Amino acid sequence: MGRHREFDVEKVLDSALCLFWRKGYEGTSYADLTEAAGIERPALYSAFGNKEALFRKALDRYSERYLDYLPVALKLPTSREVAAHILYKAVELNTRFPDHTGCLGINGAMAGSDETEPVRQALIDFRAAGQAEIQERFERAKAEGDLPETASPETLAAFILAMTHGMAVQAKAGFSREMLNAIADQALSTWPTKSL
Amino acid sequence: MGRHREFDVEKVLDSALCLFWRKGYEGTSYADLTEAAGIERPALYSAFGNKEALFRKALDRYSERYLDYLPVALKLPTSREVAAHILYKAVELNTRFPDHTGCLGINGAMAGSDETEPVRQALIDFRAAGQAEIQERFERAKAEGDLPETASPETLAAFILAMTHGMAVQAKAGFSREMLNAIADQALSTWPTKSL
DNA sequence: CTTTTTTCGTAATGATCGTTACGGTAACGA
DNA sequence: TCGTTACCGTAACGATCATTACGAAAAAAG
Repeated sequence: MGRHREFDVEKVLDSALCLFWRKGYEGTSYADLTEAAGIERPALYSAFGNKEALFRKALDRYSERYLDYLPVALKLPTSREVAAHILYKAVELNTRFPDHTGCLGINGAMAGSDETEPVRQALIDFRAAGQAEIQERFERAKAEGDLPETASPETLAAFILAMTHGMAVQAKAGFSREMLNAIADQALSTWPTKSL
Repeated sequence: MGRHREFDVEKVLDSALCLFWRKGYEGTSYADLTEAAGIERPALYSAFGNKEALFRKALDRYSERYLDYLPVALKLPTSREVAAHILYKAVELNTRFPDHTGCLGINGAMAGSDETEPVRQALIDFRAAGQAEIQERFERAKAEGDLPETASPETLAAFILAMTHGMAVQAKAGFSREMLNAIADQALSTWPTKSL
């Protein structure tokens, strides 16, 4: 019962996501958020809670809507295909939107005041979870003989994500998709193969 | 003539550098700066100008004091040694100080409010200048026959810096020096060589 | 229609942001 | 010693920060 919401919650969350993506957590103000969403401050609070809760919901949405290539990658048959899919899809995502390039997981909060520490830690955990999934996939690849015995799944997973992070930094700096793809090519050229 | 300064300008600049390194430009307040430096606000303004000018001076100092391994690397005889020196020294720097890990060029301002845009752009230019130096060195290597004709100096330079940026992100997330060195190993594992 | 419940916008909260008058103080030149 | 010059800390500036009372408005329930 009671009055209905007059705005689309998902649309508002999308507008917040775009802002956090472009300006980061600390750099995005409620003035920005309300202007982009077209609603007033209290409506944001009642719908999402405070700023940190809103950011976490935006991060969830980011994961679902834009990082859906990760579960797809993990199902590919070889570790090399997994790595390639992640790298090239990351490049595509980092350069898809000219007004918010790079990656929310990086832009969101690399460094900030002490009050933003929980958000920074949330992004660290978020990235670590992704890395763990990739590492497990590479452990399976090793067990299946797809990766040599000398390969370290942990190192390879960290290497792949280091590449995506580095390219996210460069995408935010304005690097072209072509250049980033060439960088991804170079990264993949180091991929270990099972010696016959 | 007139009264002398009662504080050491370089020490104060160092304390500011450490703060910017850890909290970034936007995340560092004058309350932080004055507390760390042990001087009052107007003293900071009279000695360095406003916050942006102070950050730029801190960035200069960072370059001189901590990025001195770059000119050293560029003088090494082979492109592979250049790349290896940059990667391993970057890892060392990113993990040298437990209370401000990572890289000022990354932590300083990945994303932020519109007012911080000049600082963000300054860091982009700063990183681009370093990449250009490395690219020139690799072009020389190609001319000398140290790199194959198929190699792209631009791509290789961008790749090396993407690696350092990605590892800086991971260092800020708490990665160990050993893990980062293993990642650097992987990056170097297929450095292009002149086919004989 | 009346009551209840929820959302709405207005407008304010205290805190903190970067920046700066201003008066007191110390060291130089004359 | 006196006047000039520059630095010092105190204390404030207006602006913006995230957050929230509060009352009007609207829709469901009775």
